Order: sequence, then structure tokens, then C-alpha cells
Amino acid sequence: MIDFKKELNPAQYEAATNPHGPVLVIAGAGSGKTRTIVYRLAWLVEQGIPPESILLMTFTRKAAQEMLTRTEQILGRPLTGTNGGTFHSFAFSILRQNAAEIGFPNGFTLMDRGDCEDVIREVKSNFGFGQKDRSYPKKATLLDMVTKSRNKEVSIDFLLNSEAFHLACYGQEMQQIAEGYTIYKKQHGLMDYDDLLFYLEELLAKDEFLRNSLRSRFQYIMVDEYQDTNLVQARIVQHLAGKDGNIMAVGDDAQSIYSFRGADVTNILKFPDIFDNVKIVRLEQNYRSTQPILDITNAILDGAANKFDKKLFTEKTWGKKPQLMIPLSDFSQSTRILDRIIELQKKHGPEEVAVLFRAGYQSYGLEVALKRLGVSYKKYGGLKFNEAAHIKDVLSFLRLIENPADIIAWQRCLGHIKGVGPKTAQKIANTVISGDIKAIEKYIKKYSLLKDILADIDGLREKRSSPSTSLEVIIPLYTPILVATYPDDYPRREAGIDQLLQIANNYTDLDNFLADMCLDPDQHQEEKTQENLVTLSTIHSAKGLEWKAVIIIDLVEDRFPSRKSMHKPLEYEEERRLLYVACTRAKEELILSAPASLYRKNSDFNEPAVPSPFIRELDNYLFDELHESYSGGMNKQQVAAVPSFEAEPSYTASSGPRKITNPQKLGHCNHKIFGRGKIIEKVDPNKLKINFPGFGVKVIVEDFVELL
DNA sequence: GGCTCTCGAATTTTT
DNA sequence: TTCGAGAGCC
Repeated sequence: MIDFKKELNPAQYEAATNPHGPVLVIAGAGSGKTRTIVYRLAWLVEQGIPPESILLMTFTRKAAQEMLTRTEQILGRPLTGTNGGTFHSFAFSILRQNAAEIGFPNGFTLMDRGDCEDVIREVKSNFGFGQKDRSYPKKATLLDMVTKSRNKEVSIDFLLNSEAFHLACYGQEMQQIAEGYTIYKKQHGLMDYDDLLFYLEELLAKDEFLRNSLRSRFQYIMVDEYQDTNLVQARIVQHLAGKDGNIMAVGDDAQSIYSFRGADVTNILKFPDIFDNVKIVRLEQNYRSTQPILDITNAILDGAANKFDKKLFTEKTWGKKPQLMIPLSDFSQSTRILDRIIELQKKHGPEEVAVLFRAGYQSYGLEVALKRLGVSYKKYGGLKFNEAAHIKDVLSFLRLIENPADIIAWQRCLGHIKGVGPKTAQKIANTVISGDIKAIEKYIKKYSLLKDILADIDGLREKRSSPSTSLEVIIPLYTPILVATYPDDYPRREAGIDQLLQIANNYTDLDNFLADMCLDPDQHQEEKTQENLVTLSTIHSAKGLEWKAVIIIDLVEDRFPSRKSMHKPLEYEEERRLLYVACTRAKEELILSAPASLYRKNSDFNEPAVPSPFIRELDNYLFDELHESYSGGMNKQQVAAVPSFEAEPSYTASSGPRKITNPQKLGHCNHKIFGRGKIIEKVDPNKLKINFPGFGVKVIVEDFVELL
């Protein structure tokens, strides 16, 4: 038996052992949220609840797996039958069994982001939109708007007016594209990520029998990261749980970082209104981080426009102050960070170090440096394995085995034939679907490769072969295409296809394999990597994880917060929460890095960079500041070495919160001694505040610089 | 209809 | 610099 009272604090205990009815757990960062869920699971099982009547909804499948594994550990026995996963994977499993009922009698194929963009392009060109207009929104933008309007459940016009006003004149056509997109998907048996949720809702709403059977099957429901659910997800939860069900929602409004995809914090706020007799439990004691780290994270939230009523506390009052590193450039940042990784791995263990960043591409420099030194790493976020062109190519063949109506896949497969583009591919596909043997023969005569492709696909469909067997047929067919298309790097891509074959070995069902490649593309990559590696991760993918030492890079304007969010208050605030999430991942050491300049591909110059406003507004007693010297070392609080006019020590933030300015508008200038610099703001009538890479911020009389 | 060349725009986060 | 879309030629 587990001594729950001893293992949990009173609030955690209350949440974990609540016998009946809805519970809302407001769990601050590092407050033992996962622990509470895990003990909740264990408690339910010890009370004699069958594990298969528990449904655990998380944001990634990785999180669900981890919770189930930890529960098994403390229970000391396997937990069979518990359903754990993401909303999307849950939706897929229900929908594939009830496809006909929602208008997909022949089943459906799940599309990833790239497929959706292809459909959008197709629809757009069918309408003939944007043919002469070079500034017409791109397919990616169009898809963004279509899916955002769905996820936020607002009209396209409303969306454009509120957050993309420059596109408002395209509203009418976008609306048509959105409708055409919906029709196209239905006609060809395709679904995107949003469809999984909306069709599930539709099914639950109209099929009372199914709804009741799911309700009686899942007596206990837990939803993690509730602040990141969107409206339709919240309604799905209501359908599944009923008004007074045994539902436990866990979340933290300060960690809401997915509003760009329609997540709505009000879900958490309205939870007590929607369900009856909600018990609210607050977890406020932080068990993860030391006090100096919490001081800085609390300060970051303090700057929020709509303040969070939250002050985390810890008993770990000891600990090192966080450090702010100012490398000379983003290029040298990689080397300096590499030094720190090695040092921190020695101190805390190789697994306990992570480098976090805003966007996937920001780790490229560091990845090159790591590879050069032969240091292995694991990376989360950024480009996905299954987004590589050659992987998508191979998967398209498999998709045609499942779903012959999948025109997008036909276009990918047949596009490799010389002289066949999207239009011809579509014609051939339609001929094949209609079964007009004579017409097919004609095409085969014209395009010799077509014969093999069709024969393989037909053969595999008839035999209903396993995913790996099918791949073994497809790979020899595809390899010549691969070699011809990518003459310089096909060996690397071949290795990727081998890896895909490894993954396929774990599946018996082609349907599930294809869906998982969209729903959870990374899981097997992770298995493949060994333990004991430093982690590189986007902040979004780092949610819910923790390390002893965390390094956050590229904390400069335009990169973090991203340029696009600078002038949109809501997005700007989300960036702040994102930084909050990043910093609260650290248990013992936190290092922030704000390079003084950024390399721009299109100019030979390193452009000066301004530290993120979130950093600038922090009081300087919260962290130690280190500057990179020209010899490559890091010096504490180094002041510019060159005699200067009114030199300011770089960004010590001594003056408290500073005004957010818009450096783009002020432009750049040249100075005889400091060289090229970025103008930050105008001070006095004739003085400028200028950031010179390597020298720091200076205030200089305008006449001494040459404006560029 | 497909392929290639040229010119213009632009650069997040994820299921 | 790179990507993507359009125009014009095959």
C-alpha cells in the first residue's frame, strides 16, 4: 500500500484522493503537477477502479507515456488498459471506427501540415485566385488563417480584422478558399488535425449510444495542460464527462502558450461554471527550482500586462543566481554555450542539461558546433522527421494503398514520372479510380514507370500486407527516383528511409502507422537516441520537462520575442509566458544568453542586436552578467574597453523597465571608432542611443555618426 | 501541361 | 540567401 499522506503535500493529497465529481487543479510551474496526476492514477487503481476505465488526456503522447510509466513504478505492477494520449490520437481512434457516420464511408487519411498546404494551393488555383497578384497570401498564410479561424471559432473576416488587418482585403476570397478546402477534403477522404476534433464533437453530439458507451467506459477522466485546450476540446471533455462526471482538469494559466492555435485560457476560468460542484485545488509550493531562479521567473510575470496572481515559493532557499551571458555575436554564442554545456554536464550529469530556444532554426549554429566536437545531442521541435520530402514520398505510396481517392498522394507519387505534373497526375488518378482499363493502358504506354507503380500499389492493397512488408515493396521502386532526385545527398536520405522501416516494424496496421506518422512523428526517433545526451528543444516542446541546468539562447529582439509579436499585445504577452515556461524548467542553474549581434545572411555585416525587452525590464540584482571578451573568455560585468562618449555599461537594466522602442524605424549608422551600429532610440534633441556590436550601447551626438 | 528562368518577398511555436 | 510564384517557352 502507498502512504499517500506521506508522499504528497496536503493540496496534492486532496486532489489525488478526491473520490467523486469534477476537480480543477491550478498547478503552478514545478508544483508537483505530474506527481499529483501519477498518484491520482495510483490511488484510483488502489481503490479498485479498473485501469481501463481511466482516460488520461495530455498534450503529447510522450507526457502520457511518462505518467503511465511512473504510475506503474509506484504501484509496483503494470497498468494495463488505461487509455492515455492526446486529444487528436484519441479522436482518431474513435473516428476510424465510426467513419461512415460522419460522412467518410471509405475511411479517411490524416494529412500533415504540408499536405494541407498542398490542398490549399490546389483549391486556390482551381478558383483562379491570386494569378496576377504577387503579394497574394501564400498557401501557408492561407492555411494559417483557415485553421486559426476554425480553432478560435471566429469568422475569417473577424480574424483578419483583429490580427492580420493587412490581409483584410482578401477576406472574401479566403472565405471561399476555406469552403473549397472543406469540400475537397471530404471528396477525397482526407482530414486535417482540426477535423479530428470537430468530427469527434459532431459524433459525440449526435450519437447518443456512442456517447453513453464512452461515458460508461471512461469513468474517470483526467486532462493535463488544460490551459492549452481550445473551445472544441473543452466541449469534447464535456461530452465525455457529463456535468458531474469524475473529471479532473489540471493546468496553469500562467503557462498558456498555445493561443496561436486557438487555446483559450478562459476554458480554465470557466471550468467551475460549466461543471457542477467543482472542487478547486491550488498547488503553489514549487519543488523544482531554487529561490534565485524563482525570483527571476516571478519578476518576468510581474511585467505582464494582465498580472497573474501568483507567487511561487520554495524551500530551496539556497542556490546560484541566474546568469545573463552577452556573447559578441550569435556565432560566438554557439562556442560559448558549447563550453558551458560541457562544464554543466560534468557538474550535473550529461542528461541534466538542456538548451532551449524560441524557434527550431535557432539551434542550427549550436548543432554544427556540437557535431564538430563530436558531442551527440537530442533535439525536440523544429522540423519533423516525416516532413522530409523523401519520407513524405514513400508514405504517399502507402497512403494510396489505404485510400485511392487521396489525390494529394497521387500527385506526389506520379509527379516523379518525367512529364507528369499535378494536372496529369490527377487525370491518371481519376482514370485509375474509375477503373477504365483501356485508358489506363494508354497512360501506361506513355509513361513506362506508371506500370510498376500501379502494379505495386494494387498488389499491396489486395494482400493487405503489413506496413513493413509494404515498405519493402515500395523502397526498391522508389530508390531509383531518390537517387535521381537527390544526387548529392541520397545516402543520408536512404538512411532516413531505413529508419522509417524500423518504425514500421512496430505496427501491424497500415492505418495506424500512417496516422501515427502525423500524430506523433518523433516518438521513435527518441527511442533510437541513447540516454545521457544534452537536450536541444524549442520551448513549446520542453513543456512539462525539467533539467538541473537550463540555457536559453537568442534572447534578443526579433528572435525572442519574435518580430511578429512585437506589435501585437496579446502575442507579446504570450511570448512573455513562453519565457516564463522556459525559465521554470530549470532546477538549479539558469543561463540566459543575449548575443550582442546577429549574423544576417543578406549582408556581410553582423547586425547589432538589442536584448529582449523581457530581459531589459528585469532588475539587475536578479542575475549575474557576463560579457564575452575578444579573447573569447567570459568576464563578469565587463564595461566597454574603448574610451567612449558617455559609455553605458551594456544593458545592466539599472534604470528599471525601459521603453519598448522600435529600432527598425531608426535604422543603422556608422561610427569612426565603433563601426556599424543599430540606433535604439533618440535621446535629447541631437543625441542617439546606439548599440555597437562588441562595444555595447552608447549615447552619441548625432553629428559624430554617419546615418545609413 | 510541364519545365525553367526570373523576379519579388521574407524569416514561430504544434497536433 | 533562399524560397515560391508567375510567365513564357517547349
